[in-house]
Amino acid sequence: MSDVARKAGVSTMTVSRALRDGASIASGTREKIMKAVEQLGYVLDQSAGSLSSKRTGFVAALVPSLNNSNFADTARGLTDALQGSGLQLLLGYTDYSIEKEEELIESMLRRRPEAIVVTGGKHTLRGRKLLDNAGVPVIETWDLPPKPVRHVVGFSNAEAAEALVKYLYGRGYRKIGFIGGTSNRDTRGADRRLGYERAMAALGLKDTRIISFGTPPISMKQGGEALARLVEQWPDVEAAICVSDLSAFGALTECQRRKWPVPKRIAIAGFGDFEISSCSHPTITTVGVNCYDIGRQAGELLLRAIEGERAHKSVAAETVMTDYEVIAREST
Amino acid sequence: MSDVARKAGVSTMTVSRALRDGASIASGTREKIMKAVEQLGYVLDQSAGSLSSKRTGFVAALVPSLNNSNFADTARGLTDALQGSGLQLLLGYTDYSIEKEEELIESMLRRRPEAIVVTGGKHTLRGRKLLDNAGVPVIETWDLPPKPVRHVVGFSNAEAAEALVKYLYGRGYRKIGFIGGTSNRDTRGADRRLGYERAMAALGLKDTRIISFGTPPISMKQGGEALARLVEQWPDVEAAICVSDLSAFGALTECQRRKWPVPKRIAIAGFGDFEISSCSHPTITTVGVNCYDIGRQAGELLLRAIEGERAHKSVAAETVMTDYEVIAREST
DNA sequence: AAGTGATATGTTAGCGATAACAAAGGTGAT
DNA sequence: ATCACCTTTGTTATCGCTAACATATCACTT
Repeated sequence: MSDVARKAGVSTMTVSRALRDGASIASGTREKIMKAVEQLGYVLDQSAGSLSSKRTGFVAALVPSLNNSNFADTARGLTDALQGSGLQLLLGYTDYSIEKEEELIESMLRRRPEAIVVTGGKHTLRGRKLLDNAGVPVIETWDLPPKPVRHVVGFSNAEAAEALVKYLYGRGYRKIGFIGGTSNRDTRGADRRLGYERAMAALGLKDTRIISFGTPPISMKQGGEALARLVEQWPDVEAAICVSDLSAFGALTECQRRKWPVPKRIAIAGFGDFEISSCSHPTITTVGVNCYDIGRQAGELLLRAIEGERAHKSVAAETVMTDYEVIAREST
Repeated sequence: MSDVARKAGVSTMTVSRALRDGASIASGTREKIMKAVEQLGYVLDQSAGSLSSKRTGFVAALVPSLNNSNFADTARGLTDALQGSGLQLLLGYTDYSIEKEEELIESMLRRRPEAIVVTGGKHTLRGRKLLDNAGVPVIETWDLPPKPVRHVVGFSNAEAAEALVKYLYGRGYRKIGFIGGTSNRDTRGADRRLGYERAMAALGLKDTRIISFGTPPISMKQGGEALARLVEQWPDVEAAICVSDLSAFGALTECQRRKWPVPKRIAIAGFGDFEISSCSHPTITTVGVNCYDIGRQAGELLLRAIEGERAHKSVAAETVMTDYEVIAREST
């Protein structure tokens, strides 16, 4: 920066002002400086800047997976909300593991984000502690944790799954099965299974039919294999709820391979309203979740919280509930 | 850090040493320090550390889209290669726009990454200049640019598309169409179209049948609509090559809606070997690209380059060609 | 002409860590 | 007992920037 200052014949402070906006600077001086910057190929060193200004200009967001349009939509909502705020989004992916999440929380915190957004409300003990002491706004998303760290933007996965069961019940299905992964690693998936069980009980359907197969998040292929097991174990099953649309699609194609008409032989429903569900043939019944909105709302909440902290106001913990809805399609 | 030092009864330098590895420190002292760190909930400030040590400990990677399993695989390959090196991957997504890429290059460079990985070889003028002067290793991936910035890990999208055309020719198809997006925004998509045209010419098939529809990357739904246009404009078309598997799947379901047997009435091929192509019914012929390997190789190359620069050795520009292969399936 | 206020620029002192060197303490050989 | 050498810890001086305050300049008022 002092090279630029020398070249432009000003002090480094003036260069610093010229390179950020909002500072009062003569337009001639700014031009001189910009020319020098251009010629020298100078790029501001933000780590030094943040050290001095105590503002790093970024927000950390941890999502389970990159390759999932649901979380990608949430990330997009976040990005859009942050647009124009001068904050950048830094993504980390946890691969559905809370241990990996803990690592990421720590490495993000080391870089001093101005806020941190995590997916879900279940963390390792140390991860939870890190979040509690983060000293910046924390937002948990995609869930309604019983004891949130602070802010929440999400919905109840269990309730959403219940709604789906009730919809199937309304369509006359009684022998309803559930297909999901083998562990509780995907906590939202586990909540959906819980919702399935609760709804079945509430409707007086005693016989649950649950297939746990594959490490979450389960793939299309695994969805197909899980369906095969489901009908093998309970040949009378009338409908299958899958933990996500991807596995639902796999289940659907397994039926097609067997030349079983869907929904006549067996109905299939998914979760998440991925594009594939509205595009497949037949189209797949699913639960639409307002993924983009989760990100958007989290972003706006986070801006309010940062603003509040900067003004040394106390910011009340907020919980924003987002919508979901059963989207009835051809597969049921 | 001085709070921790005071609590542990040592100097800040000793704390600094205890929190990084490789430094010689008495085990008793380390324990005392760790206890103090724990009690105070202290987290190292990396921006201060990097300012001092001139090592930021991260690598920037820019990919077009989060929600694309191909790039997600590349990101995974990169992450795996970086495992244990002490470097973290910071992802940015360009949304298939080189203008957005330019912005991201600059904001990444401000944070002083130790290397930068970009997707594709086409950049804005200023983006290119920023990369040329980055002062850290630059790797372009997923492409073989005619004038690379420095290192390259990729394959020729045009050649891969040519191979697919030749495969279809071998299967007896002559009236082969191509479905892609409307602009050259997705440069890899544009290269694939170019390859299609070249192969058609080389095989003496004068009549190309190209449908450009939708903003890249085109979706499943758009793939379906594009197929409708293709068969409307050229009812005699025998096979459709789609710019990606997603649009190929959309095209396939459009056929299913019309009750057209695939490949009997029309053959369909995609690009990228997404999971859906091996799972759909019928399965879809595609070009398998070694996505994970691109990331992995880029990561390894980047570690070599960083190592070289640190030792002040000159590092020769490397080009690593990755594999691709036509995967014949039921849809052709 | 002196005073007032707005605008533009410079000066100084850190931000929180680490590099580089210095010093203290302990070990074993002679 | 002395010396050389290794391990462990401390001291000092930055890293590159910006906050906060100080100063200079100019236009305009009274």
